[in-house]
Amino acid sequence: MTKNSKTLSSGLEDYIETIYIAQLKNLPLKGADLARQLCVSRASVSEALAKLVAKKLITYNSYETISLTQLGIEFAQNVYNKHHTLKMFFEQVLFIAPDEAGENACKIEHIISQNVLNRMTEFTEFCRQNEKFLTEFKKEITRK
Amino acid sequence: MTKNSKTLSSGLEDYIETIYIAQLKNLPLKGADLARQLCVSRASVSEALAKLVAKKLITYNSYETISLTQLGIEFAQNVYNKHHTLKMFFEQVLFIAPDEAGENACKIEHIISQNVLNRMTEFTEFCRQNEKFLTEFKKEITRK
DNA sequence: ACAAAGTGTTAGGTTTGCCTTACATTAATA
DNA sequence: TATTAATGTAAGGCAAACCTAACACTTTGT
Repeated sequence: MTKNSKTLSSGLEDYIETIYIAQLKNLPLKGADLARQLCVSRASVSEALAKLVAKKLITYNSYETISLTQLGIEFAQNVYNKHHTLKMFFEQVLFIAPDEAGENACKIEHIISQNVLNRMTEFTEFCRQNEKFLTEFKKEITRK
Repeated sequence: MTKNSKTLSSGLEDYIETIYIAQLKNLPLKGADLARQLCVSRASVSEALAKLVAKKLITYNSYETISLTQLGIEFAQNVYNKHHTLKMFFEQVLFIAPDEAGENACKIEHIISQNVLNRMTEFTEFCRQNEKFLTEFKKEITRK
């Protein structure tokens, strides 16, 4: 049974997303950095990177900076967009504090359907064009 | 290291939620029914029920109907409320079809924070009191 | 009441993702 | 440059959740 190459486990999505963000910021990223950021052991990182190499999502040789392949970038952008959509929705529509919005986004990004996500994007945008509604909602919740 | 008795794995939450729903409907539920509903083997159900008994969330003897303890009911209501909040939000605010709303709720209910959930409830309620906004949003999305 | 159907458990496996320990390799710095 | 620090990997384990196969027990239907 060959692996479905179209999907990644939540864990691998986290790895690839972290690598992507580092790459966006032009920060060289090594395995040990990943271990620190994701709070896992260097050994676990080593295993995970091997899987990502096998799936041709990253290129990596020991002691070098990890980098994403074109395919890896596509996967990463997909996850990153989900994260961003959720975070913006939580912050701008539901008025959740950035930290908590981010924490929820981190978990939900791996499981929510694309269709719901698209609708969230539309909703956030619609609210932006109709500011008064959210202003009223904010008044409502802060009054409590 | 003793287990944290305040939280359950996603899987066990699914078991207990299913048991709760059957109990609400007054439908007697056996292990084999659970296996069918959750699409797992009877053996897996047997293991899971043993864990729930150990945690004092259900009472159960072979070949009898499974039932929730008071503690189990509290856990189940908590999950069930989350599910309901999410499903209503997806359906009524984002206009997601019931099936898809339910599928997303099933997954997200296990990981979303209570605070975000509360805000969703407030938002859904607020929208209900301001129907025009959602009517406009619906127009917007169906126009595409 | 007894065979057939349904239900439950046990034993033994698999997979995934993590761990620690120990060791090897590379990089940094005194 | 010679240590020391940092990094990476391999081996061996563990725990959670699932599985199948085999067997035991209970319920149902004729």
